[in-house]
Amino acid sequence: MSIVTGDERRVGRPRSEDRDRAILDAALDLLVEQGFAGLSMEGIAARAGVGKATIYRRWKSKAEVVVEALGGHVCQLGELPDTGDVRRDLVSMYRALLETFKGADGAMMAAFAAEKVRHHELRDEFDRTFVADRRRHMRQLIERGVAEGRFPPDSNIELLAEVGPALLWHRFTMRHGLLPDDLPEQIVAQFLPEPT
Amino acid sequence: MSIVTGDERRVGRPRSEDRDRAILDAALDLLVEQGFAGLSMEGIAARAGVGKATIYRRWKSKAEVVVEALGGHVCQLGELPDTGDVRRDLVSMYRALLETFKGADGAMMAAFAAEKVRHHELRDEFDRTFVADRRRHMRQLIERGVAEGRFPPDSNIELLAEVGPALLWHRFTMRHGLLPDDLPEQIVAQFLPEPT
Amino acid sequence: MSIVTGDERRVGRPRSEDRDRAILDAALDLLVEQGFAGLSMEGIAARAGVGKATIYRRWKSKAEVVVEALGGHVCQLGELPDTGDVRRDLVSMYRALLETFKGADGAMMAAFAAEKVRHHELRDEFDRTFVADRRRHMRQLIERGVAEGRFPPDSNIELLAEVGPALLWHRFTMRHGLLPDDLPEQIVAQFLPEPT
Amino acid sequence: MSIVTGDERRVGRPRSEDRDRAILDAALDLLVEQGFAGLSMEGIAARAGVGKATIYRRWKSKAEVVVEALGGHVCQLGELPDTGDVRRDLVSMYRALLETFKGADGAMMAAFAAEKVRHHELRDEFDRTFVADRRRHMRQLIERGVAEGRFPPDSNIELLAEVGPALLWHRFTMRHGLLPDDLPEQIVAQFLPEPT
DNA sequence: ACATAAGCGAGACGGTACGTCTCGTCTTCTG
DNA sequence: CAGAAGACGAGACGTACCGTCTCGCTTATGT
Repeated sequence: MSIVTGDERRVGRPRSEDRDRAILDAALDLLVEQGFAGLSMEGIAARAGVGKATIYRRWKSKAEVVVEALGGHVCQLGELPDTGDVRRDLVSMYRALLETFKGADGAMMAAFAAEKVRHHELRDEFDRTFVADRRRHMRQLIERGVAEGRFPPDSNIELLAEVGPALLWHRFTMRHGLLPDDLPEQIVAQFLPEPT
Repeated sequence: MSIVTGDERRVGRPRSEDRDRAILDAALDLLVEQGFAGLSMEGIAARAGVGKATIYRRWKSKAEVVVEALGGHVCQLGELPDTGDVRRDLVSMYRALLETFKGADGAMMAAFAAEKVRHHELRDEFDRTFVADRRRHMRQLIERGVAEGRFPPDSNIELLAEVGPALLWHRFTMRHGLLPDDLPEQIVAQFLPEPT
Repeated sequence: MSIVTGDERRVGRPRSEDRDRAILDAALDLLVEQGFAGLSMEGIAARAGVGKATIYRRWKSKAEVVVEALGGHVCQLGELPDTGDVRRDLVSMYRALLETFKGADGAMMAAFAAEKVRHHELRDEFDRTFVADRRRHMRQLIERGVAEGRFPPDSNIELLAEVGPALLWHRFTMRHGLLPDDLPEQIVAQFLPEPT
Repeated sequence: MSIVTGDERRVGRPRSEDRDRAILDAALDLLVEQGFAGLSMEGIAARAGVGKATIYRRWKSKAEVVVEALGGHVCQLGELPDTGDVRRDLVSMYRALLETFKGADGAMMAAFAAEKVRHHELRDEFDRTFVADRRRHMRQLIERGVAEGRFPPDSNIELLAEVGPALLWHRFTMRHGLLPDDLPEQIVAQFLPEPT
C-alpha cells in the first residue's frame, strides 16, 4: 500500500506513476523468477532502473512491495459467477481458484502465503486482495442455496462455504499440488450434494 | 541430511553427537521463537555454544540444518486412536491436530509450511514428520468405515479422509487460527454424517 | 591507495572524508597498539565506527589500508638542522631518530619494517614517509662536510652518511633497543672524527 | 626450542626424530616458498605427512617451529675465521653475512626478523642461533686488534664491533638489499682503517 | 518567470549474516 | 604411549543485502 494515498500533496514534483509500475513489474518478474527469498530490493531497483530510495519512498519494506505487486496481479479473477445454479457457480469458483494455484500465479501465491506467517500486514492484504471477495460470495451462494432448499436446512453454512477452498488449499500446499481437473466437481458431489 | 552419512569414516576424532543435538536443539528453539527468516547460522552457533564451522561441517546450508532439526523432532501425535467407533476416532484425531496447531508445534508447522515452498527436501521431511502417519491412519479409518457401512458406499474416500485436516489447516493458515474447540465435532457432523 | 583516485565520479552520494580519516586513524592506532598481525579489518571498522563495506569500498586489502594510513601519518622529524656545524647537525639528527625509535613512532616503524618484507607498496611508502628526507639531508651534510674539509677528502660519502642511521637501526631492531642517550655523540666521535 | 629437551623421558613410545626433521623441513620449504604469513600449521602438517598434534607436542607455536627450522638451517656459517689478520677476518665475516643476506637465506632472515618484533622468544632465539656467536667473535677480534695496536687505543670497541653488521643490516632491510660485493672492504676501509 | 520543494538515480553508509579459513586444542583409533 | 586424522570453539576474512542517508540533478506548482 502506498505510504501516501490521499491527495493532500500539492507542491513539489509529483511521484511518477511510471516508477510505481516499473517497480511493481520488476518485483513481480523477479518474484516469479527467483521466489521471495531470491528477491532483493537492490535487484528490484536495478531491474526497474530506479534508485532504492524511490522504492522506500513508496513502501516501507520488501514485504509491502510484494504485497502490492502480487495484489495488482492476481485480482484478475474474472467476475464472480451468479447464474442462479448454486452448484454450477461453486464449481466455477473452485475451478478459478484451482487455475490460480496451477499456472505461474500458483508459485506466487505460495510464496506469498509463506511470507504471511511473518508479516501480518501481508496476511491482511492477502486476505483483502484475493480472498475476501471470493469468501463473501461463496458464503452468499451457500446461504441462498440453503434458503432455497438446495442444501439441507440444518447445514453448517460456515463450513459448507469453506470446504471447497479448504480442500483446494490443502491439496496445493500440503499435497504438492495434487489438483486433478475434476476436483471441483468431486468436491461438490461429495460435500454439497442435492438433498434427497 | 548429514553430509557424511555412510560409516566409511574411521580415523580422526569422530563427530560429537552432543554437538549434533545441541545444534539441532538450538535451531529448533530459534525456529519456533523467530521463524525461519529470523534464524541465523550465527545465532544457532551462539545458542548451541558451537563454532560455525562445526555446523557447516555437518550441513551445507541453513535449510538442511532445519530439515534435520525437524526430522529429529518427535511430533507428539498422541496415540492413533482405534476404538472401533470411526467418528469418535476421527474427532480424536481432529482434536489432536487442532491442539498441535494451537501449541508450540503449531508455530513450528507454520514456519515450516512457509519454507516448504522453497526447499523440497524440507517439504518431504515435513510430510514424514507431521503428516504421513496421520494421513495413513485417517484413510484407513475412512476405508474401514465405508466397508462397514458407516459411510455411504459411494463416498469419495480420498476427499472424506482429507476434509478434516483440510478445514483445520485452512482455518489455521488462512483464517488466522479461528479454531473453536468444537470444530472437530462440527466437521464430523457436517461432512461425515451417519448414513440415513 | 584509494580504489577510486580520479575525479571522474560525479553521481551518487560522495564518499565521506570523515570516514577516510576515521578509518586511517583507527588503523594507525591499532597498528601501534597491536602490530600488523593483530590488526583486523573488523577491529578497524569497530574502532572507526564504520561498516566493513565502507573500508572495502576504499581499499582492497589490509595492506593497502595500512599503506595509506602510513602515508597520511606525518612523522615528526622536527626541522632538518642546518647550523653550519656539520657534527652538531648530525648529532641532532641522530638524536631525533633515536627519539623516534623510543616514542610511539618507534613501535610503528618496527611494525612497518616487519611488514615491508611482504608488501612492496608498503616498503616504498615507508621509505617516503620515514626515511627519504632524512637520508637526503644527511647525505648533503656529509657532502658539504667533505667539501669544506671537515671530513677527510677520501671519505666514503655513502657509508659516512649511512653509518649513524645504520647503527641506531641495528641497536633498535637487533639489540632490543639498547639506545643510550649519548649514542649520537659516540657515533660521531668514533666514525666522523675531525681530521687531524 | 623443543618442549622436552632433557632426557628424563624413558617410558612409552619415543618421539620419532624422523618427524622432527620432516616437520622442520616442511616448515622451511613453505617459509621459503610463501613467507611467514603464507605459512600455516595445517600446511606444515600436510606437507610433512604428520598430524598437527605431533607438531604442537614439540613446539608451542608457529613461531617456535620457525625458530628451530630457521635456526637449524642458517647456522652453517662455516668456521669463525681467525687468521691473525684482524681486517681480513672481519672482511670474511662481513662477506659471510652478506652472502647470507643475498641467497634464499636472506628472504628467510628477513621473514624471521619481521616476526621478531612480535615474538620475544623468536628474538632471543634468533639472537642465540645466529647472531650471538658472530657478535662475540667480532668483539674479540676488535678487542685483540685494539690490544695489538691495530686500531687506535681510544676506539669505541662496542661501536667498532657493531658497525659492519649494522651497515650490512641497514642496507639489507632499509635499502632493499643494496649490497655490492666489495661492501665488506668498503666498510673496513672507511671505519676500521690502519692507524697512521 | 522563476523560486520552491519534492522526486529522482546513484550510490555511500552502519549493520548483520553469509560461508570459508586458520588458529591452537581436544579426542578418537591404530601401531 | 606416540602418532595420523580430524573435530572443535573462536573469530577474521571478504561479499551481499538490508533500510537509511546524502548528493546533484530534474520537474511541476504557485506565486
